[in-house]
Amino acid sequence: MTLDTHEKILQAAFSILSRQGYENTSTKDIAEEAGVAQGLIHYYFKSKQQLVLAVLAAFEETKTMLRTSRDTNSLLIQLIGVSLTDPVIGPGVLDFIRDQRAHVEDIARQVLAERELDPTPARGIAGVVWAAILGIMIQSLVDPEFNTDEAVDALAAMSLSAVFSPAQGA
Amino acid sequence: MTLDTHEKILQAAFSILSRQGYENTSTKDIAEEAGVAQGLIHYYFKSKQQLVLAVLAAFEETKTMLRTSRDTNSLLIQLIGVSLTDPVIGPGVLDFIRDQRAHVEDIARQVLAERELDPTPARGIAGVVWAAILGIMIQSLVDPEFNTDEAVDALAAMSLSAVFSPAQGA
Amino acid sequence: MTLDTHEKILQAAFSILSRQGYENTSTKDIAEEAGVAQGLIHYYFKSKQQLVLAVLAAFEETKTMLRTSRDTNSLLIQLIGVSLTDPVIGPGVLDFIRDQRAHVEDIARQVLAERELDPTPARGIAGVVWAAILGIMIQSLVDPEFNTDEAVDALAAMSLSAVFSPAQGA
Amino acid sequence: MTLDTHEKILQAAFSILSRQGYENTSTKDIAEEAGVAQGLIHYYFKSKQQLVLAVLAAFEETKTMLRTSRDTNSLLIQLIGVSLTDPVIGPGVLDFIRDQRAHVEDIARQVLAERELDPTPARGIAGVVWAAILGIMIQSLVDPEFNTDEAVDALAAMSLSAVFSPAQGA
DNA sequence: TATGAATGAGATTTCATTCAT
DNA sequence: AATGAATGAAATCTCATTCAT
Repeated sequence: MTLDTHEKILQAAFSILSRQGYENTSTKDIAEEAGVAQGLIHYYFKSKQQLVLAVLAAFEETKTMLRTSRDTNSLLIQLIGVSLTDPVIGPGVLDFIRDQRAHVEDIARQVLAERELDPTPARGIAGVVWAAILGIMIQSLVDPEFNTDEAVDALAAMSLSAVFSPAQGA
Repeated sequence: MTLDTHEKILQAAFSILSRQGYENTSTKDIAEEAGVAQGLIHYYFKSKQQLVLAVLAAFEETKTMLRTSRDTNSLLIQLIGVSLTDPVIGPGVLDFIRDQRAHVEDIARQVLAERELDPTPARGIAGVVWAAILGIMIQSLVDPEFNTDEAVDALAAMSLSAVFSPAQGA
Repeated sequence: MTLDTHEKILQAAFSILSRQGYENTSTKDIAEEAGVAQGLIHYYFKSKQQLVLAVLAAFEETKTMLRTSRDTNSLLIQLIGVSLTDPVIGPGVLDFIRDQRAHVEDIARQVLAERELDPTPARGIAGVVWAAILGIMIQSLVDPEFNTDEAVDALAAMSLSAVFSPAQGA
Repeated sequence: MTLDTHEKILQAAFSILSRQGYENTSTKDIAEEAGVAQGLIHYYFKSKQQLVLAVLAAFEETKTMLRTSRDTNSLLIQLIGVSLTDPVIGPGVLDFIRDQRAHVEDIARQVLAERELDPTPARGIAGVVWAAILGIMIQSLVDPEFNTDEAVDALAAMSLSAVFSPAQGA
C-alpha cells in the first residue's frame, strides 16, 4: 500500500509540523521529509497555509489512529496560537474546536438523558469539560512535572458531580 | 507621567505582540510602535526573545491592571504555542503557568480548610480548574459565539461540587 | 563556454574579495558581481565563510592559471589575517599554507638529493624559503616602491648558499 | 603611576584588538576594556581607524617592552590584511613595515662593513630577511605545529651564508 | 506530475558615530 | 572630560513562491 504523493506530503507535514511548529517549519523541510521536490508542495497545495489546513482536516478522519498522540496535541496547541492572527488558519482551527466541543456536548446530553435529568446544562458543562481537556493538554505539554493522571481523575470526579449535583448552572 | 524609554518599549511590545503574535511581529514593528530607532530595541534587550520574556515578566507585576484583558490572554495563548519549540521562551512560559496554577491551588486549599475538609485533593482540583480557565480563555478568543459567561458559571458550579462531593479522586 | 551558476559565483567572489577584502565584501556585492539574486548565494553556499573556503580551495586546482596573480596574493594575505580569529576560515588557510610549504620542501629535498647531500635540513630551509616568499608577497602588495626582483634574486642566492654551505642548522 | 585616559584607551585597544582582530572588535568593546564610556573613544580619537593608527604608532616606542609578544605579531598580521583595502590604515602599516626593513638593512650594512665587504647587497638581503621574519611570524601564528626554532636557525644560517658567499645578487 | 534553480522581500542583529547633559 | 542613550545604515541569512524544463 504505497502512499500517493498527496498523502505523502500530508503525513510529512504533520510529522514535522508537530515537532518543529508552524513558524519553524519551512516548505523545504516538508518537501525533504516527504522526499519530493520543493516545488511540488505548491503543485498540490496553493500555499503553506492551505497545506496546514489540509493537515488539520485530516486529523478528524484519522482521529482514532492518532488519538492522544503527543504530536497531535502539540500541533493543535501551536495552531491555536497561530489561528489568533492568521486569517486563513483561523477558521480551520475554529471548526476543529467546535467539532470537538459538540462531541463532548453529545456525550453530556446522553448521560443526562440516561439519568432522566434536565438536558439544559449540557452545553455549559461541555464548554467547561472541553476547556479543561484543552488546558490539561497544554499543561502536559509545557510542564514535564504536571501530574496528568491526577488531573484527569479530578476532572472525571468533577464532571460526575456536575451531572448529579443540584447546584448546576447556579 | 512620561515613560522612560525602557518602559515605552515594553508597552509597545505588549501592545503589538498581543495584536499580531510573536512570529508576525518584527522588532522593526515594535520600534515603530514605540517611536524609537530600530537599533534601540537591542540596546535595551539583548534579543527579541529576551524582550518577550521581559514582557511576560511584567504581566505578573501589573496583573491586576491588565486582569482579564483580552490582549493579555491573546498574548499568553500565542506564547504557549511558541514555548513548545523555543528554548528561550519556553522556560519563561512554564514559570508563568506554574505560578498561576499555584495561585489557584492556594485558593482551593483555603476553601477546603475553611470547611474543615481534607486538603489532599487541592492539587488535583487546581490542575483542572486552571486547565478549564485556560481552555475557556482559548475558546473565548477563537470562537466569537462561545458563551463565556455560561462556561464560567458551569465551572463555578463544578468547582463547588468538587469541594463538597465525596466522589473526589474516585 | 558559459559558466554554470556555481562557477559564476565562485569567480565573482574571488574577483571582488581580492579587490575589497573579506570584511568589506558583502554577499550582496558578490551577488551583484555575479549577476544573480542575493538569496542564491546561500542556495549554493551555506554561509559566506563556506563560500570563501570554496574560493580558497579553487586556488589549488587552478594554481597555474592564477599563479603570481596580484589578486590571488592579495586575497591570500587578507585571509591569513582573517584566519587568526575566524574558526571556520582558519583551518582552510592552515591547510593551504601547509600544502604550499610541503611543495617547497619537496623541491629542497630533490635538490639536496641531486647533490648527494644530507636531506635533513630540507624542512628548515623550506620553512624559511616559504616564509620569505610570503614576506616578499606582503611587501610587494603593501609597498609600491619595494623592489621585488631584487628580493627574489637575493632569496635565490641565499637558498643556493644554504644548500651548499656547511654552516646549515648552526 | 596612574595612566591618563588617553593611554588607558590605547592599551585597551591594543590588548583587545590583538586578541579579536580589527573587524571583530567594536569601539564598545574597547571602551569596556578601558573602563570608560563608549562616547569617550571618539572624544580622544576621531574614528576607529585613527585609534588603530595610534596603536600602531605606539608599537615602535614601546618596541622593547612588547618585543616578540605573540599579541603584537597577531595584531600586525591582521592589520597588514586590513591595510590592503583600507585607505587610512594602509599608509600607517606601510610606514611601519618600511621602518622595520630599514632597521634590518642597517644591521646588514654594519655586518658587511665589519667584514670590509661590498655594502651593495645589503638592501636585497634586508628585503629577504625581513620577508622571512614576517613569513615565520605568520606560520608561527597560523600553524601550531610549525617549528619556529628550526626556521629561525635556518634563517640565521642562510643569512650568514649570504654575507660570505660570492654568489650574492647572482 | 515532477524538479530544483532562481527570486526578492523581510527578519534579526551589529556597530560606528553623534549628541544632549 | 565624561557619560551612555539614540540613530540609522548595513550585513547575513531565511523562506514562500514562481518558473523553465
